[in-house]
Amino acid sequence: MTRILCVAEKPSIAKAVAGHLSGGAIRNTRNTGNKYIKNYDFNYRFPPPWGECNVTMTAVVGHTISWDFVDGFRKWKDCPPSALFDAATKQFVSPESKEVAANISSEARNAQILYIWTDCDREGEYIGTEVMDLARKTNPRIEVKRAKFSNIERAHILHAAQHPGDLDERQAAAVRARIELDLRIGAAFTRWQTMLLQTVRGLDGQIVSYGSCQFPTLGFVVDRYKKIKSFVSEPFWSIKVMHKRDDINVNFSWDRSSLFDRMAVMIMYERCLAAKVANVVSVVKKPTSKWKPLPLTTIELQKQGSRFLGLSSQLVMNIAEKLYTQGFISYPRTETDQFDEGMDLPALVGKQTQSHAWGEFAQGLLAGGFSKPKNGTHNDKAHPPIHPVAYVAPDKLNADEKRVYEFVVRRFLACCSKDARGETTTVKLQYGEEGFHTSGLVVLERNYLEVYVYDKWTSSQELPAKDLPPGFLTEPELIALMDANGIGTDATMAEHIAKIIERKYVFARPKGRSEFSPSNLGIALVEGYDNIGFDMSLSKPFLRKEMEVKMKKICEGATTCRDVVNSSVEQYREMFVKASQCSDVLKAALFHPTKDPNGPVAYELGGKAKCLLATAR
DNA sequence: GCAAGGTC
Repeated sequence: MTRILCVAEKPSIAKAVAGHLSGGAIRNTRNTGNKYIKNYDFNYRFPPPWGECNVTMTAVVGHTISWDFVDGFRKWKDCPPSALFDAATKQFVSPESKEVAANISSEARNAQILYIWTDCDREGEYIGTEVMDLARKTNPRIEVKRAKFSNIERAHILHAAQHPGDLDERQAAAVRARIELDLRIGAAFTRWQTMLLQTVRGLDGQIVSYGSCQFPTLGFVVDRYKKIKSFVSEPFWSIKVMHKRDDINVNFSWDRSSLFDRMAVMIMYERCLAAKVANVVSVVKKPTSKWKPLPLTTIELQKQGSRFLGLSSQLVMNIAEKLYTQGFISYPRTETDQFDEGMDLPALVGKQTQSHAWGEFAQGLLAGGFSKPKNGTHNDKAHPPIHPVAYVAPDKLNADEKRVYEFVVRRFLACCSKDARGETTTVKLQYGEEGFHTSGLVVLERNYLEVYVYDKWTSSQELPAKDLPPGFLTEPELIALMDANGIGTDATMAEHIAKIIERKYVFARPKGRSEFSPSNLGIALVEGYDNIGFDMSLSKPFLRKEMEVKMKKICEGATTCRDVVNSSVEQYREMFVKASQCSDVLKAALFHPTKDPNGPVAYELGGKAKCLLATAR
């Protein structure tokens, strides 16, 4: 009987696929040297010419192979940093992955066919080549096939098993180019910067790293700082009308909002007062609704975790990962904001009915309140939106875990309920020659708001329309900027943010939701490189975008890994040479007699609106 | 002592 070795990217996929292919008849489950990985033995009938096969299904745990420079370039004093652009590199099984690699090599020894079941994305294609190389160490002639699948639904998995494809060498080559370039450029600039700035007061021994993701992330924070700093406040004037009835103060906003000319506003104000009475011109009532949220993606979880739970995106992800491995929530790394048609959502709602906090709401959904979740526009075809898969009693979780789990559950229940409904009333006033307006909201049906306690729905407070400085960059804003500019992946964005805090480039302002302000060091690095005058600054997202474009070209066959690496190395080598020639610029940006490089930068915030108050009768 | 990516 033909022996086939199947390998997935992670243990959870191996388990699910083995379950489907074996039809529940797994002959043997064997432990491996890695505590997360099991080998599942069973029989399965593959298409001809293989037929009935003796199958072993196993997994790796992401990447198994590490990259580094060869001896003579690895230590910082071995060579000048510029030598890293051409230094030979080596690939090896990382010490943490020894057991994983050994399992693949030994299981491949007696197999005729290696069937790769890694995720169907670029990174998965590359990980597939890692697995192939490991298998060929013990079995050079093993035939390699690849399963094409985008979810782990039973029929879909069986179809993938019946239609073997091939590894996409181009996608793997694109990833290989990215790995090599990130290593060479990151290591060269990091060593150079660190050694250059080591002499600057207050930076002894501190690493000053450069990376294609961490630098643009820093750039976003510094960008906001500059917008705040360059903001010039100018006093402006407005008229506010207030009417008190039944002990409720109603504020009316001026139709002109505000003007910079104090004298003109004074005259208009006097005219209002002269008119003595303000007349109601119109009262318009309009039904309105507040939409329930979309199904939860990783990026949304990180943004809202920071906004509502006061937890850093990295902590939220670590907790979500733990809740996932314990089987409480679904896979937390997903771009998908659409639930699959086939999913039994009421069954998942049913698991939450035993909760003291939201059980009653869940019961209400099952008793007629259920409404199909809205579909977003993203689908990674690999994972469903994040949702609870089991009920967990609160005493099984610590305080932070409880909050993240609660958020995932409440978000899910909100998705399965109805939009909130209400009615707005807009009142227009004529006061002399000036017009004023206000609007109020009456919530008629709270629906999803009952369970999604993070959303508030009140009449929107009208703010002065202009002349307010921007605030600090918040973590949700930073994540949104990274997402929009392709900096990092949903799984790594939180790490890049944590990295620039660790490097003391930025500070997280601890109170409430996290906001970021740059340090003097962070500003100096961005300004220093900006002043050197590159075509594309290292602190901007364009270089990373360019890398993405080149990777796509490799995938299309328009260029090769080697050509991309060579041309990009030349591009960065030129920037490196220029930076070395201008090292004084970088040092000057950092060296300031009164500024602590690791200290926070001082902000000066702009002025406030001034109001004249008139009272309506 | 360095990057970014995968996953636990």
